[in-house]
Amino acid sequence: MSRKAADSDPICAIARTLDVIGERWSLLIIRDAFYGRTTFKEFRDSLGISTDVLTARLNALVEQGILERRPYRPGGGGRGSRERFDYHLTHDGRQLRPVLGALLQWGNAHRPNDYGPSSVLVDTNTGRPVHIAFVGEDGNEVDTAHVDSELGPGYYAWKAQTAAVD
Amino acid sequence: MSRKAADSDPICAIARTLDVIGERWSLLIIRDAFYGRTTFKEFRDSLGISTDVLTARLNALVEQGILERRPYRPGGGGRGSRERFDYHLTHDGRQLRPVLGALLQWGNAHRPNDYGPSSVLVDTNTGRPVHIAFVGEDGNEVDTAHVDSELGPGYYAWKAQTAAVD
DNA sequence: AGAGATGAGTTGGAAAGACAGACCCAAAAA
DNA sequence: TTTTTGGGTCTGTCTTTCCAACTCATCTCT
Repeated sequence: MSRKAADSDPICAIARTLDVIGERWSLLIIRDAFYGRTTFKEFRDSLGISTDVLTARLNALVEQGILERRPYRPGGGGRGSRERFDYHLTHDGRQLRPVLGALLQWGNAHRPNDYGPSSVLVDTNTGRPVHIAFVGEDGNEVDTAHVDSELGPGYYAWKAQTAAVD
Repeated sequence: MSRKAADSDPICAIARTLDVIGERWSLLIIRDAFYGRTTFKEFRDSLGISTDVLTARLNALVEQGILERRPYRPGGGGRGSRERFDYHLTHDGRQLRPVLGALLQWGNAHRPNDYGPSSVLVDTNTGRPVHIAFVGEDGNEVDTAHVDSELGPGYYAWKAQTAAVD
């Protein structure tokens, strides 16, 4: 993104997140990274993205701390072999899983394909399916229809700050 | 989006969702709609988006069934007053709340601003805060680190189908 | 009644981003 | 030795975005 929203919206966490992952291919690259793909070739083959754009996106995600670029030696790595890189999710990147989960769930529910869900999320401890939901302080699920936004402390702090400038 | 991903990826629900809401301003418009904004002017003033793009985005979201365009009469609606429209979330649109919630939560956690969270999500029944999480069949929260993707039935059905074509 | 102001756009031109495909270089495989 | 593979860069075209100016019908103020 990196439009002016970044400074006109320092206050909105959604806008800040979109500045990191809102570009056209970013979320699909991150999805692939969750599926275990790591190399340039794997991303290109999977996405059919043009190589210049892929280069740009990978570099941007590395810069943003979502992916980590790691050297590796293909084929076991002889002594003088050329350095190659692959891309792995960082901690911040792995925390995007709920974003992907929410997108997946909405797509399966509201834009189904003819075959049924092609990927499901499971609890690795039990092997049983999981879903994305709002959860209250007591740990109980809250129906999405009963969730609403309220202004938080940061809004009032920011408002007091900027009002002082006027 | 509306690149070829739509047909190369009929199989991926995330790609299908991004075809609906992946354009540059779409999610911020939807965020504003959740905040209660409805008119062209409210969106423009809030986002600072250029008007031609706003027109295009609103029309696209209406076409996708995320927003509904409703006529209203300004100033109470005299007899021959010009028709005006505003935009409201549809049912499908309202179901995007978890997507926004996940983006909000990631931004607050990993890209904090100097003031603290400027908006918080609450249960309208209790007024208490809620958060986004993965939940198992038993209704208990599952740690994101213990969630993984598996291929679903749709993947195998699709694969059998396309293998038959070869 | 006339002079702005307002809401919801349309139009035109410049800049940025995406796309497709050709090309490149080093190492590994045949 | 030739070919293939991985990871790109470079070009040229096409699409999207951005910015600013303009429109047009109503509403408001004087």
